Amino acid sequence: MDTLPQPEGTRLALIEAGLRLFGQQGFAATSVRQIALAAGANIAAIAYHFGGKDGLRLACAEEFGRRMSSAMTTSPGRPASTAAEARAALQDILRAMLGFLLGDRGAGALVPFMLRELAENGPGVDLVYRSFAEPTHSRLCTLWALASGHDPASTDTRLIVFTLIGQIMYFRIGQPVVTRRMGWDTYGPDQIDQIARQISRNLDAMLGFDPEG
Amino acid sequence: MDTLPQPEGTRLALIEAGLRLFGQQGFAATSVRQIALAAGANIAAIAYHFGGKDGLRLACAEEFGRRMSSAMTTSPGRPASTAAEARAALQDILRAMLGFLLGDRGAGALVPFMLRELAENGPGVDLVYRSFAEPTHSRLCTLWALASGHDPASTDTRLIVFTLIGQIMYFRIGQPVVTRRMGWDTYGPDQIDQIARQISRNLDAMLGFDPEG
DNA sequence: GTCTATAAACAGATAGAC
DNA sequence: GTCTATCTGTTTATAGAC
Repeated sequence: MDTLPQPEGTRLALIEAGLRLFGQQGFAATSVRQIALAAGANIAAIAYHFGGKDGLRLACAEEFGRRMSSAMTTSPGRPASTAAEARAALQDILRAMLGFLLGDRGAGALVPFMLRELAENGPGVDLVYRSFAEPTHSRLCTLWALASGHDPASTDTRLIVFTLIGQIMYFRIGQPVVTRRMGWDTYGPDQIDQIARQISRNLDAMLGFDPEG
Repeated sequence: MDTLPQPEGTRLALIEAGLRLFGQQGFAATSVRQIALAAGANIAAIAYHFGGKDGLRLACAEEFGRRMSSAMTTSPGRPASTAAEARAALQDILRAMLGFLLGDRGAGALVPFMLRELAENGPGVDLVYRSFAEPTHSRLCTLWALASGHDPASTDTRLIVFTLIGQIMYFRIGQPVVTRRMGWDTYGPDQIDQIARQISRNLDAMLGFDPEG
């Protein structure tokens, strides 16, 4: 069976520009003219390749899903079979999520696009869920259950994992508030490290783990 | 000295409609025609009263700040002078924040408007910060310091408080993801209670407090 | 203060040449 | 597949009557 064709040439350039501009400005605030200009393509190319602005948005969401799925499967993640290993794996994943969401490189246009789709409840939410939110949450549930001794499928476990994820996500979504209140210009490596250490301490506390012991 | 005049009549109706529609659809996706129609006013009234669409947006942000400041000063908040009282006050405030962000009544159009301004990094961010984010964070820092015995002005305290706030905010921002993963239709009283209890347990764990002891 | 009418710019979509 | 030119509708803003 064939795999979905990878976008290339003009088509890819338009998707690239769409991911970036939709993410930066939002869907409604971005015109197809602006996208075509940024992509070095003609305005009519959008209708030709995607049927219109809505089609381009969907193609961007599909490209997001493709890249995210690939990033998820190639991410390291040491295997965990004991509670201590699961705790270490949790720390790793939460740290990686923080770097992915707050770091200036790597994520590129993907994170802003994802957050816009989520905030606007756009047609890309479904792909964001399936390619990123669900796999991440599911994986964290398994590890949390192993680390804490609880049921991975229970309501409590799923809620706890969302509180873990929320701690991280907020530093991205509330960025203008956080940086202003902390007196930071932006999130540099030092700031990300400080945040990561705090989230790590919170996880230990929630697991009833005493790092001093 | 005079206080700022309270909007009334057409002016207030336009602000009310703006708060609601900007919050629901975003700034760029909302036309002044739509707002005038929803307010039962004439299209030209927006230019007359606010100078244009941007002016209306700012007036909405000012109204947001006014209502939020008033809600903040009238909110209960038992006085705390011991660590145990501070812990109880923290639980109260976090619970109230959750109800404010997730509940269908009370907040009304304010929460969606605030989140849109934040997501779009609009001109209202400054007022959101001064009227809501800063006072809330500041108050929580004081209580956390009292409950934990740490310095209220330290970097760690401020970061910890943001992790508390983030746990709550995410359940609103990530609502489509959370409800889907939890198998919930929406956030009802039962769901909010479950979330509140989990956040309460997390706070206890972070404070090193054992509810069984 | 509120209205109608309209201006001027812009949006997305498309026809048709190449 | 890519281009120019244009169509059609909508946007915000404004002029001017009342």
